[in-house]
Amino acid sequence: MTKAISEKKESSKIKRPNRVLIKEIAEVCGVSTATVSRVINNNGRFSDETRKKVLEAVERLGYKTNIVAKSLRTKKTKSIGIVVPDITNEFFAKIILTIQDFFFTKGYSVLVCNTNEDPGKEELHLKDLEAKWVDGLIYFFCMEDKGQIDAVRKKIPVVFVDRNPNRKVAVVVESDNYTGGFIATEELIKAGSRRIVILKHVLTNSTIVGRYNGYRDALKKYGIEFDPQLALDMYITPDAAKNAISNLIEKGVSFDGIFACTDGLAAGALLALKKYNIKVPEEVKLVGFDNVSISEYNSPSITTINQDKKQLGKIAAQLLFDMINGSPIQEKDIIVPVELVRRETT
Amino acid sequence: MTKAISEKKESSKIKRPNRVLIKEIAEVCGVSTATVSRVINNNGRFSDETRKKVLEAVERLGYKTNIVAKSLRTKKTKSIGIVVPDITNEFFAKIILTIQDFFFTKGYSVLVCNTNEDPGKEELHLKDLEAKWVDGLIYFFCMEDKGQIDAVRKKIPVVFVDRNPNRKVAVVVESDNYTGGFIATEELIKAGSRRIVILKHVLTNSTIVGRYNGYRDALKKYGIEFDPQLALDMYITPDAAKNAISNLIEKGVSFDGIFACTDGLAAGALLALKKYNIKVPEEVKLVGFDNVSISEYNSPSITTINQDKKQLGKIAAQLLFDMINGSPIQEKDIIVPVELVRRETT
DNA sequence: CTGAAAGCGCTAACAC
DNA sequence: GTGTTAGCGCTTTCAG
Repeated sequence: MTKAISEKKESSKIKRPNRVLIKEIAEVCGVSTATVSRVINNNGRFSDETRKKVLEAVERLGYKTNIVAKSLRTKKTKSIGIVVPDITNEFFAKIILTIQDFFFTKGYSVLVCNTNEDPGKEELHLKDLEAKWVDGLIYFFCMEDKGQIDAVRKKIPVVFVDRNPNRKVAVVVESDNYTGGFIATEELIKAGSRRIVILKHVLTNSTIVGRYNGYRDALKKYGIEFDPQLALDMYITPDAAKNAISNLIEKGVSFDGIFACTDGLAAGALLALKKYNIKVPEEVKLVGFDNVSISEYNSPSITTINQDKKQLGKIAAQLLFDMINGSPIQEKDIIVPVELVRRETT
Repeated sequence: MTKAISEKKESSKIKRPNRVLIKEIAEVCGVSTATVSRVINNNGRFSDETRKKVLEAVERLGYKTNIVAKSLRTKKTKSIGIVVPDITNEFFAKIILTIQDFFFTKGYSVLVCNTNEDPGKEELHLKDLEAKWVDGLIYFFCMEDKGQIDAVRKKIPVVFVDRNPNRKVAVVVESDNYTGGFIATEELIKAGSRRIVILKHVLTNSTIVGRYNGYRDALKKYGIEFDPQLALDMYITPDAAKNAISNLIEKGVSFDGIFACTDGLAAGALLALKKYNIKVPEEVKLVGFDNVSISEYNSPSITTINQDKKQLGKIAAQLLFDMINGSPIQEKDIIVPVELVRRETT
């Protein structure tokens, strides 16, 4: 009777199973737990015979090391955190994928934290990752720095990706946004544009500032005066871009080129242009930024600035890995080159 | 001298800081560690006075619970795993985002594992997540089931999302793929198509099978004979779809409608149609699936079947959360409705 | 209401 | 080469 009841209980609720412990396999092999630990971690000395014996038992009993216990002891969790504004943005997703793959091959797992550009969430995620003892942090910086960054950096190795927190001492990997903005604008100018709109994020992070400065300098180089009317700030959704461009048209502001700081923005702009039957690239030329699929598979396909997502991710991952494994931390600012991808809008 | 050297060492390498421990705040407050633990977890009895005292010290000294130690004791890690084929696919990313947000509010973190549809990787990730003691698992099932699924399910609560592993006993949340395939095809038929191509994934998971069956049944309903020539299998990249459609055109196979099992595939098909100057929707009509941005911001914008990403994620998260917190596990198959989003390609 | 003490599962000195 | 032992930092009986 009693047995039946307890069985029922068991089956109605998942229980952490009684996993096999290091102690048990030690008993089976007639050695100490220390020895077992040594062969499992291939750390220290042991005879070939014991190695075989232990490994066999591990296999046979299906032993799996309890990483939580191990972490408590070693102070390493074999996991890293990624703090990112928007995981559904293909640009971020691609970088995360590369980082994930890299660390997977090294035996690490990845905690992904989406901030949605919300400083409050960002800070909470940071705290949480710290409490969870991640070994390192990939940080798509977003909020204003009020000192929390240093607080984290002192405890955990961190690599900033994409966005530069503009601190003297930090390891950062970013695209050459300035050059990107410059060549995007230059492409428009060379294609004949003179009145060039720039569509940019209201949030002024380092990437936007870089692209904007490139735009300004390219105008200057070709002796084109900057018109503040043509600098449009918005949240980076295609719809926002569509509205902004529609507005401009309605107001009768003339323009013959658009530099969108994001491919999504470019796609939105295209929609507005189409709505007003403005021919692209004949009447208005357009260049985006990022080179994500929306620019490639659109119609017309959108000329854009390629960011090397793989490279960004790979470098950041390698850097963080090295830091985790004791390579001395020193300020570093890796700039990854960008390139123009010419398509049908210029 | 010695001091200077040791200082140098410290600064050149990040060290896990001596965080403040429960023991220290116990000493400061003149109570035992047990009591501190009780007030921190608001668990058990303690006087109002001690509560204030402890909380104040926690705040002042900046105490943070060491989750690793806590996990070892409680056997809960407050983290869940997500196993997913491709994080850069907007459809998956949106679902993950919702799940992440949900669990964030509950104090959980999320381990994201990308399998790239590779069964080997998938299995390794599964093992890793088990070793890391995740409290639960969201599983976009991909590999062939050879029994590993049950192995995991016995140890960890798991919710299957999007793809149905077709097991009797499982908790799964999926879109109504059959109806989606049906209404997509019906939309094409009602718009005048008779020779309807279907573009689908070579991998025959439950979502593809459902959509395909819907397609077949819609044809049947309207008395249209199925032509195997028009059923095209491929990997789900836009380029593959472009090639497949181009091929069909080159071979002179006639068709006047395309049901693409994915918006990405639809975008690729559009490219091929454009290349051969085939007018959409006049000569060929097109319907996609998923309703991700590539269909919305394309030109022409693509008619598609909306999958309710938010709902899928929300239901899955809630279900898993309930399971983690002891609600009895019982087979369940939640079908989330889909709907037609009519745009410019039909 | 509070304290003492055991112990989660593992690793790493330190002995031998 | 191997065993003994002392924790990692926390929660949770069990006493009082």
